[in-house]
Amino acid sequence: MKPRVRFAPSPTGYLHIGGARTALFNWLYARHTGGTFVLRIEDTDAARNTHEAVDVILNGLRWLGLHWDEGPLTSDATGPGKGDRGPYFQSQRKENYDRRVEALLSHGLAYEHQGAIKFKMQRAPVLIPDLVVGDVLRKLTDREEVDPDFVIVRSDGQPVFHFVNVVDDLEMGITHVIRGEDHLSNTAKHIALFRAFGVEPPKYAHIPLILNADGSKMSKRDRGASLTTYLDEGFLPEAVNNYLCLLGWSPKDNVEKLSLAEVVERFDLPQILRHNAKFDFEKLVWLQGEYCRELAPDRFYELGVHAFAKAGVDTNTFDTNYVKAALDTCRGKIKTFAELPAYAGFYFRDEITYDPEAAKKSFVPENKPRVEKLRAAFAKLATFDATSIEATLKATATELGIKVGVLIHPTRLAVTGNPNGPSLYHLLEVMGKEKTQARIERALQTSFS
RNA sequence: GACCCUAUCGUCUAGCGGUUAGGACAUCGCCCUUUCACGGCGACGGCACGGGUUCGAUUCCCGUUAGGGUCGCCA
Repeated sequence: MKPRVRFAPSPTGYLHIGGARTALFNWLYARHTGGTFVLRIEDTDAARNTHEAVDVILNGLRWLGLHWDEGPLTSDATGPGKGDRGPYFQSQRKENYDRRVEALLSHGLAYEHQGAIKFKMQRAPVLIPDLVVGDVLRKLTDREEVDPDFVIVRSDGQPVFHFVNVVDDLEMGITHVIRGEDHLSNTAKHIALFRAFGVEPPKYAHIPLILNADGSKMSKRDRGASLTTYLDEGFLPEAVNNYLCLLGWSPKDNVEKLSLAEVVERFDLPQILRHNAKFDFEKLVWLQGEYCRELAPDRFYELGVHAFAKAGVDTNTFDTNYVKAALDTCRGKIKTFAELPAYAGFYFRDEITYDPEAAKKSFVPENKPRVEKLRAAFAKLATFDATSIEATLKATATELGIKVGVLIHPTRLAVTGNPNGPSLYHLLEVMGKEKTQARIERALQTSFS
């Protein structure tokens, strides 16, 4: 029988990066085994259950490319879904829960208590066989020694998480529960519930948690906790996926960068690590840079335009070929698209401000005649392309008996305002002779001291 | 308070009784270079502690410490 796994988030308004990894590991296992990946929305908390909150989950998974075989197609709980084990929203499954509660009640396995319904939990320790952690013998805590029974239906009629989670896993035919280790202790309750329904529980695989760099629990407001952050900061889903795979799982052969397809081939449950991992933003940025550098020109262009738009720069007012050429000089230079507006904003803005420190170094009196000479040499150029610009600049430096850098730094600063950036020869070609000369002229007039 | 999980460079990890403890990110040098980035070379840096078991422990067992998780009419 092919495995059936599920990702069962509750719509809280954001998708936690740890949740994203849980989804990823479930997806990887399904793809590795040829099984089925189910998405189920645990929206029993009506107060938080909004379309927007569900869309955050749906869009997050879609962005990562973790497509589900069964589950909702839209954020509408009563809307369409795919798969024949639905509904895939818990808010639509009340009859199932009612029926299961009745069954427990009629068998004397649950009882009413102060308006709520409690499950008769076994008093003996529960053995939890876990594919990642191994066999865990869960004993009762001191509180549970007093009363091991737990509420499965609140006095307002709402069934609680432990109960609905088990009922759904049972009825949806889930064979492997892959989830965060924060659920390990409670698995005893789930196993007891499955047995009460007369079935064997699924296999469990509790994966380690992702912690902050300082080792504390990663919660909503912590940097990088929300998947949306990566979308907003111009990360690539392939980089995020790759990095997430490396947290708690290892390809074991000193390979760091690998595609999801490669991971699908190698991934399996027993090799998942047992200890928590701290989130290393720097390493993610490194991977991001690796993927960013390899980006095809048209995708780089598309994402670049988007990044500028987000920064309030409308590149549509410029000629498409100009924008494409401009962005092309940035390929291989930046790591995240969030850097782009600062890195290459000079292409799309007339007023440029000079980096003060660089200006102090480059816009000095002895450089003025040198830059003037360069501008005069540029003036004679019939073709203003990278090759002739380079040749002219080098020839001028030779005539002046100086290193090329002495001309390059003030010129770059005059044209871009920045001490660093894309290849100078190429960016000047993109800017064009007219703008280049105007900017050099302006710097000469106003800024050399 | 009780119960559960975990412990290799700062971080992610390889290791599964005998290794000069390997790789990657980060950091620091040098090289390349029009800046930055890339790339190349090198350096720094680790088996939490204490007992066992064993001819021999990073590796197996116990304890301590530390970190994380759970014990809800939250999910």
